[in-house]
Amino acid sequence: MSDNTPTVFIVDDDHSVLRSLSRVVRQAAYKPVTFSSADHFIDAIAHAPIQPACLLLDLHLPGMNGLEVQKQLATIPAACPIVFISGNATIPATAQAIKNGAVTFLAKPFDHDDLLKSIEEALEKHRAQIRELTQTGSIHDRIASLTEREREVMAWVISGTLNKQIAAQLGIVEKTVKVHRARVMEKMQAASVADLVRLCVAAGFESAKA
Amino acid sequence: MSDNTPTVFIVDDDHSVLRSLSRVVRQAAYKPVTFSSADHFIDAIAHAPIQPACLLLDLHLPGMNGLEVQKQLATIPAACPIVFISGNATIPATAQAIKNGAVTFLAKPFDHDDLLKSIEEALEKHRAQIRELTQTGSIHDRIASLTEREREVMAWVISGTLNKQIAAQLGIVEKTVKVHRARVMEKMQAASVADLVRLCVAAGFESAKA
DNA sequence: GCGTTTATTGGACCAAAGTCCAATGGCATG
DNA sequence: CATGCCATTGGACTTTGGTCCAATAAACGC
Repeated sequence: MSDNTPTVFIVDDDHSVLRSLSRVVRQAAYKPVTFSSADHFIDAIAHAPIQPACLLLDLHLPGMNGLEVQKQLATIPAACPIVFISGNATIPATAQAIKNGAVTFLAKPFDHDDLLKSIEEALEKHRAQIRELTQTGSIHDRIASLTEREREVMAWVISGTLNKQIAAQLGIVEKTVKVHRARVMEKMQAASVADLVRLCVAAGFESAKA
Repeated sequence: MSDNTPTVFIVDDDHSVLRSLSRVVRQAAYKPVTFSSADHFIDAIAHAPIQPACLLLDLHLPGMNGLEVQKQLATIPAACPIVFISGNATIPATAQAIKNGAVTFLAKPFDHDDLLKSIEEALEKHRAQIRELTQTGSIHDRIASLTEREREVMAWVISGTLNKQIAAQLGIVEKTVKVHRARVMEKMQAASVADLVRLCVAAGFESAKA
């Protein structure tokens, strides 16, 4: 199905630009996929498989602005990094784009080397991003496998609260807390409370506190 | 000695710019401190007390470049955030400046409102930065107050190792581990192992593991 | 209705951790 | 040498956590 060749999405309203960028990208052994409008791109990647990729994006687009595309993309967890391209960009727009996480902002005309360097940087960033996602994703999966009650108990456990006190907080008996606690440790694959705390910190799971 | 009025450092080689920026800053109830060269500024802040501040920096300077000043500043832990100002900045320079952590990049001519908004943003960032420093600084202080042996024991404790096993690792008796452990909890001001783990994670203190 | 999941509790028991008490030897600094 | 800090250990005790056994009740889907 999908080989491991990184994909480089290219969005520009100028077809001649699409063609020339595609050629450069293809020569660098990447797989170019072009779109003449931002909407088409958004639609396409919404259902695409997660795979190392990056996006060459023109700041000036008919309809959706480049910065708006960036904002849209930011809502997708596995979204690929953006390399902005523009012929007549303003300083504020550049600053905003970088602030929002763009890898680079290339002003036309630019060197092929700069472009390829930016693409590689973006791809590397995306690879790390994907690793992160699938890694902590498994932690998230474990948390997701907990029942509501178990998550509740876990929140108290990682706050350092005693079983007896947790029981009082939840209005149940200490024995029940122990049962939940044991299930939490099992499902989270934590060998100790210390491990559990680290897992929760990594996953951004907040501890309870009255 | 020092009031709580935020300081706004201004570095520009054009004296008329320094004057006009100073006026604007002073009218906004900040305390402007001007420098006509980057070197003077670096020298000055090297020995300045930590206090909420920010830096209005011209990208084009004789001698040291604005980006170089930024790089220099980055080596100082409590360094203040930078608001870049330039009349004829390039896109790559802007991108680089923001990437390196600059708050904003203002292109001349700019609104006074934009300037003040940027200054306030930078000051708020610096205040948070200072809070962070003095906070985690105290955690480091606590770790520093531990004896070598206590640090060793702590590294094992936060790895979830049992007292008995820690004792075996260190070649001592379980009882001794308990004593060290109690001192660690006391000195670290941790009410529970969970707390201790979080403190160590925040301070970047690595856990032991055979 | 029946099976599954989930939450709840009971009892007994063991291991682990925390907390008092107190003591000894090494080592450095005044 | 005396003082203090540090690491070490012992004993006795309580509390807490973990682990077996087993049971009941509500909710949900097929």
